Amino acid sequence: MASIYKHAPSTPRQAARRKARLDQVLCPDLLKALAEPTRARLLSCLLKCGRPCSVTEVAECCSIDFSVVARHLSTMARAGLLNFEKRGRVAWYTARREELAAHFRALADAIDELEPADTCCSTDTCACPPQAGSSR
Amino acid sequence: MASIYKHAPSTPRQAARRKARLDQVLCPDLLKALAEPTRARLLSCLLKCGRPCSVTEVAECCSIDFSVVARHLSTMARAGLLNFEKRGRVAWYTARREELAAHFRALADAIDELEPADTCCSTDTCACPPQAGSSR
DNA sequence: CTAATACTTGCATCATGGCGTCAATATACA
DNA sequence: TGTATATTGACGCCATGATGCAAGTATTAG
Repeated sequence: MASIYKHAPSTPRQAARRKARLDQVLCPDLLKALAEPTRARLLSCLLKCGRPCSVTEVAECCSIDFSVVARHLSTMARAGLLNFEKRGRVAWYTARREELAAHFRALADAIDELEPADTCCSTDTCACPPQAGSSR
Repeated sequence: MASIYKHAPSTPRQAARRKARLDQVLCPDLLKALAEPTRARLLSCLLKCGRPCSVTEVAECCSIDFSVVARHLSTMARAGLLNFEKRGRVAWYTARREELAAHFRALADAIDELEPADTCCSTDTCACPPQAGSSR
């Protein structure tokens, strides 16, 4: 059941740093932008395309109103998921492929590098009571 | 600007498989469970603790109503983010640390392994028009 | 059995946000 | 200049879901 941790048990200071790193990458704002099914579909489309796409092009992926697509793309660009460039009357959106991959990899790393139970909650903002003895 | 892709350009069949893999891990259900700020805080708390926590313990992390915490934990357990075990009158929740890390790593991989623009949209469900010539 | 504990569930309220319609704006083209 | 194209913005409707209160259920302790 026990897993292989990338880091051996270490000082409270290091443990606190790892826990802080988790909160840094577990930001709900970015996740919220991804959590909406329509947005996820649009992002998937843009990721697969790999090139800049206009709002019109992306709207053809889905059977929803054009203005809805425009709003979603704008939302995702503001959340940092997409790059945006306006040339003439056309708005070009591109999935920030590498940044997205890096972010999720960082999230996976932050989760992976957490230590097992016995250092629980003694060194950070978590208000959980410290682990009790054999009574559990 | 061009990045180093982990996979050289390959057959349409392989490209389609990579795109399908993306949609598999980009599931909004799991992300939605994470996208709510309160839930993210609760999960962060559980991840840092690393051990099974009761609803009461987790509720002490936040200043919100106990029943709200209980519902959020139940939601996340249903979404596969937490393990759940009821012993006596106490419900124990544990963050599925390794599974979460694996999922985000798979997501990062799926994004990373996508190919550049020139294979766009010709082999899967995406309705984007195929990439035009130099007119863009 | 009774009471306390730990949690779950029903209910009402309220905020957020997705959606579509339509008007407004900005740019390109003839 | 007039018209078509591409996008943005304002507005209202509506569904979802987060929250808190309170009642209900299940388990343990005395």
